[in-house]
Amino acid sequence: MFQGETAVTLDDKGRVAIPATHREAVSKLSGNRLVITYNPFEQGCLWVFPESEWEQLRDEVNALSKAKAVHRNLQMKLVGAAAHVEPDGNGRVLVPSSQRSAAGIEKKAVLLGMGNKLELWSEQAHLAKIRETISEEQITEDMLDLRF
Amino acid sequence: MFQGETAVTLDDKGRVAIPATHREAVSKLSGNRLVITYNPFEQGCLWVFPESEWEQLRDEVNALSKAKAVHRNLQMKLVGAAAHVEPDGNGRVLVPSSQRSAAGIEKKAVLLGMGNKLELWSEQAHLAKIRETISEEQITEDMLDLRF
DNA sequence: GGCATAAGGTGGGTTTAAGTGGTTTTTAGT
DNA sequence: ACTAAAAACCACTTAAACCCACCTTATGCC
Repeated sequence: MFQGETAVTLDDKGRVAIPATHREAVSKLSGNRLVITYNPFEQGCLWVFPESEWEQLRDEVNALSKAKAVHRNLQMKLVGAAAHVEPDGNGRVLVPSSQRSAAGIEKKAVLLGMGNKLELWSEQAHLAKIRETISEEQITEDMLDLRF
Repeated sequence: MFQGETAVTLDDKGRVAIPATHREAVSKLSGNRLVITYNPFEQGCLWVFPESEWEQLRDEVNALSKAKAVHRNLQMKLVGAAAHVEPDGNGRVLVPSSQRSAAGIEKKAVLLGMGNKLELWSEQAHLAKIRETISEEQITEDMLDLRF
């Protein structure tokens, strides 16, 4: 179970260090094998899955009917983009350059623990999201019972 | 099972290197024989099948009743256009010039692993697709249960 | 509170494989 | 037979994987 926000930096080669707080979980869940894909719902954000989690999602996504454009789009962004990576001796993974540029992630980024996966945001995109507060109109039925 | 996104470049002759990540799968599935056709659903994208996969799809498509215009259209784009290619000593295949120009694929392109086939996108068309995020209105019933 | 130590993070350098460019030879089409 | 394009071959450039060393920050102990 991943949680927590960490400011990270990519070096010139596109490597990011997996924060120490997540290392144990990553090695335990998937033997250090990670999969990087696009976040199909957000700009400037990549998803980082432990391989075991990824395989389940991949199979579900592949099973969606290809008759719908939105399904094919999802398959493209998830299965089509899925890059398998493994940390080097220093706990860093290489983020593929095509994904870096498509997501606009350069030097400064933010890594979020989001339950079953990690999210890698470009610093700007992340900041923009955090700055948007939730308005009353957006509040759903399900949110009313939360123990805020 | 193909997955993953790779930025590729076509040279002046129209040759693309099959990325090393896919070479093993290609040689194992079909003895290095590939078939290139149009993607009937998307502009700026070609489909690349291992020959074994292709033969199954071809037979299914050919079996469709020719009474419907959409069937004939599909047969034209898939069976009619199918080009058989084999990588050279450096792992490169020649993309036929007619297909290159029809799909608008010039120098820079992206190769996606999409399960049973590969997709070759023009860089622009691919970027445009990735940049379109999925909005709430597009989400289907089937997508609600995915383990995102 | 200050110093020592260890762990996490960062910056390269080196090696090896992958990708790219170009030349020559063959084949096919006119 | 001649032209043009594709196949085969050869050489070079670039990027990824691996490795090592250093810097910085947090932690514990004196």
